[in-house]
Amino acid sequence: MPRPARPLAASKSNSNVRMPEKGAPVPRAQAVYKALRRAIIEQALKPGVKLPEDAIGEQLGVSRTLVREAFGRLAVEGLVELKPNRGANVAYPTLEEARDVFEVRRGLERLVAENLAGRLTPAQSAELEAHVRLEEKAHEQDGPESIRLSGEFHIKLAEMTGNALLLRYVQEASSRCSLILAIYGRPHSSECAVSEHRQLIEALRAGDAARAAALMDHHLQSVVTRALLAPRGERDIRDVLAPYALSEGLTPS
Amino acid sequence: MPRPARPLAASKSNSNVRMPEKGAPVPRAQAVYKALRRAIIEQALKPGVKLPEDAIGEQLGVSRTLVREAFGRLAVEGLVELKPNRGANVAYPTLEEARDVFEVRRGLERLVAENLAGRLTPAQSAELEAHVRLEEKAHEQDGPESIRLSGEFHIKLAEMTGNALLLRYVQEASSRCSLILAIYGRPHSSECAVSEHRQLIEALRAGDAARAAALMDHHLQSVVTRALLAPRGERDIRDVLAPYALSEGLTPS
DNA sequence: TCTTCAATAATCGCATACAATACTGTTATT
DNA sequence: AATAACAGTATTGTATGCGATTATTGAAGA
Repeated sequence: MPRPARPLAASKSNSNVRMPEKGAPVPRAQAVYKALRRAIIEQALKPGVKLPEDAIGEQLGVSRTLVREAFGRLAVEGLVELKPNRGANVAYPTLEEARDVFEVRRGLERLVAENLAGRLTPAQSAELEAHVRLEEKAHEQDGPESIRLSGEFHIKLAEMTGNALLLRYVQEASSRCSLILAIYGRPHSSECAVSEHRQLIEALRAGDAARAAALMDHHLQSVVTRALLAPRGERDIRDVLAPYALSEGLTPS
Repeated sequence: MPRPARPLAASKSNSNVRMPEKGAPVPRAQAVYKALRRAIIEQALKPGVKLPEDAIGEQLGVSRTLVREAFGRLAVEGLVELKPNRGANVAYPTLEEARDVFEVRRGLERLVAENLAGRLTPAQSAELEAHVRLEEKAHEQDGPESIRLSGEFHIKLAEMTGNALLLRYVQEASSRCSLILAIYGRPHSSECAVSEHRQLIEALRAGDAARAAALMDHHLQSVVTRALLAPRGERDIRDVLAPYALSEGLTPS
């Protein structure tokens, strides 16, 4: 008995922090949090980069207090690493953590697929197809647009489930994937094959939950193998320098 | 007149913050966060309860700064609701949010089951069975122990996957389930049927991933129907009093 | 008696100030 | 020359203070 897909209550931007009613001033802590979040996801702040409180506060025009608050939240989401008395860095997931993220993401998105199968409204269906057409167009020019659109497709699907928590988790996993691909990804691999998106939509519309889930599973699996690469760099100065030390006959403790 | 401090969180001394081993200076912000988290999960702080920064800081022996920081993080995890200029409350999930949480949890734990199928070491297998025996024993006396143990079984499984993110999400979902059951749950339903746990272990050991996943799915499904109930109480004074008002012929706006 | 509204009290949002800790460059010791 | 000890500086951890916002109370008007 297919319920109709539930519309999601107005986009609360993220999390349970309610936006103030219209006209009310937005808490600046929230603004700082969002700014940093975007900067990290868009890789303006690269993985591993040091995040000094006062420098960032100054740049954003707020005090350290708010920056710290933002750090705390970002740490919960895994975008920032907090080390006691040593400040914050943009997270630098290990290859192992990367695999964990992808595995969880697969599980979550399979849930999305199952949830959506047979419940897409015509409007939603149309929206997805329009999106895929955009992807196709962007794919030809092979810019960074292509990558962004690929990601948005998955977010769109999660939104359509009407399950706010599921959406949050998918977004979170997706954010972390951005970090991961920035570290371990091939330079210009388009993450998603557009044709796979098309097939998926088809299965969803046909109401074939099992097939949709399998397609999603396979799709994300292939993203990993297409995009993931052997590690390019190391996070810790020690690890970076170890080979140099050895080649010069030095002995790191 | 200062509001009387209510029995808030346990004193910091019994919060299992890393103890002064090796002179590790654990930020007290972390301690506050954990204390509040536990207090909420253990329902010392009930859903919907107001969380004034001052009172809590005083009770915990820290300033409002640290309390605010903790609130921010708890809000990301969905345990606290933050309303701009109006402070924080313990989250009070709606019935719809509750369903969302359970759905996501099912998806996550299915992943756990699939991941673990055929991979349990003998030691892990034994540990799980020992745990189930504990559950059985507790079940006879039907205390609150029973509920705690049921939850821990699921956490243990998630731990065994070795996937840190998966563990975190399962824990988070689990925390929120505590809130949900505090609101909508039957008074003394033992959440999990012990026999279902046994079957699950069996399937995992046999390496039957599909069966394990299906069992987990079914298991959690039945938890919902066993434990979930129509709403018992309302969070807002207005809603609590509405029926009284009506019965007295008063007309709340 | 029921509303409207102003005064007051309580609480939050944020910056700043001070204390504690870690980093860096220099000097002393072997 | 290498290591150890130290001091100065930079950065983080936490408390406190002040203006802003919201809740509450009480009184005046209808």
